[in-house]
Amino acid sequence: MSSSRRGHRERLVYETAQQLRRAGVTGTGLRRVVSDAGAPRGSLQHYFPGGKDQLVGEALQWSGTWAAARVMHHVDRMRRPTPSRLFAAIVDEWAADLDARDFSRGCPVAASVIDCADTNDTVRRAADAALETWRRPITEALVEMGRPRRRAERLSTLMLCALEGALVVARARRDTTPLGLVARELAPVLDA
Amino acid sequence: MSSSRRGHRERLVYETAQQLRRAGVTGTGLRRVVSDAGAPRGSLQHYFPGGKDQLVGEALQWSGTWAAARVMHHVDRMRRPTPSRLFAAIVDEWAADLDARDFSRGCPVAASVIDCADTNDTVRRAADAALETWRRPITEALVEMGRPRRRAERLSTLMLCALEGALVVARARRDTTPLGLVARELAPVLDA
DNA sequence: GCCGGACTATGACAGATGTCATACTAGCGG
DNA sequence: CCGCTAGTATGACATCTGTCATAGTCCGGC
Repeated sequence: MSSSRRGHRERLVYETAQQLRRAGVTGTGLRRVVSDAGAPRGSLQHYFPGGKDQLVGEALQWSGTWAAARVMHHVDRMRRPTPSRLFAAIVDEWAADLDARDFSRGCPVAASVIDCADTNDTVRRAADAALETWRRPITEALVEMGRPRRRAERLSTLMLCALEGALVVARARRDTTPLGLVARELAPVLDA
Repeated sequence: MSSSRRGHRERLVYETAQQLRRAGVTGTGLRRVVSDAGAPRGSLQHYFPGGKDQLVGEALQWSGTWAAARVMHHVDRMRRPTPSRLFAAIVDEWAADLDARDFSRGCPVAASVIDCADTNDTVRRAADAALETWRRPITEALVEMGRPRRRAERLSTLMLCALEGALVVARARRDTTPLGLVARELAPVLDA
């Protein structure tokens, strides 16, 4: 039936994204993805004839649009939006996720870049695209807040850099304070 | 002879660190490490009875002390040291490395954290330790420049977060500008 | 009723992984 | 010369990987 069809396909994409967050690309086994997704193994071959690359690519794309949606959600929720508040909202959500999942999951995009930047250009491109998908709504929000477009581009990049790095350091330490730290320290730069 | 002994052992550690930078922990195969290091396969078993975990652990430790040495080198070279100049020096060196190696290699510590934070606590701890080894000389330099210790701790963490994140973004884009960007944008915060 | 397409099931494949057991070589001290 | 130890060599092990071939099931349309 078409409901389980869509169910299985997107379950696989979602579960792949989660595995990427846990163990990176190389550490993500398709058999485990299938079993954790509760999907039949045959669905892999059926929905993703492009193999693992296609699956990982779609997982990254999904992650990018999901992150973008979260950004827009935060923007909508803020009564008096400022760049630093937007950044704080994004960072806080990640910190809560790290806490809730005991630092087991990071950013799927970062994981893919680190694993594949030199070994798999298809995946690298997908990660790059996901990053841009994520960054765009941030840039737009900053423009909305009165920053010149050129400046907004720089600031959104700065935010993502600081966030990605803080995620790595936080997971290494098993301590979310680096996330709060970058949010706090970047505030004056973002709001200047 | 004892020269080749030391030679083989540290060659293996070094080569492992390089592979970590390329492909992460899971993507680093011991057979390839051995062959790229030009070392006999039997040496693995001989020098690293603890297996892959030990090898990766020592590679991370080596990377940490190497990075720390680079920091101290930069500090020594600066006539009128400021936090932002130190950060710029560190960042520039990474940017040059990315360029020279065509974005093929990132930070071994970040790679290990992302691959193993949830799957291998031994490696995660080694990565955490390496990060601290790296951060310490930065903190000390900042103290030397007149920052209160508490503040220096925060700033050194901020630097590493921004750097690690910029490395990921730069490798995704195959473009080093994010590195220069974080250096430039963080300057006022660092020097305040 | 039955044909055709979408989906699933399962097993096999070649290759790579980390680890271990075993045997070998060299060199040094007795 | 013998024995000991550090280092090397090599092959085998079980396990896991992604991929593919094949056959099966289900269901709507003719």
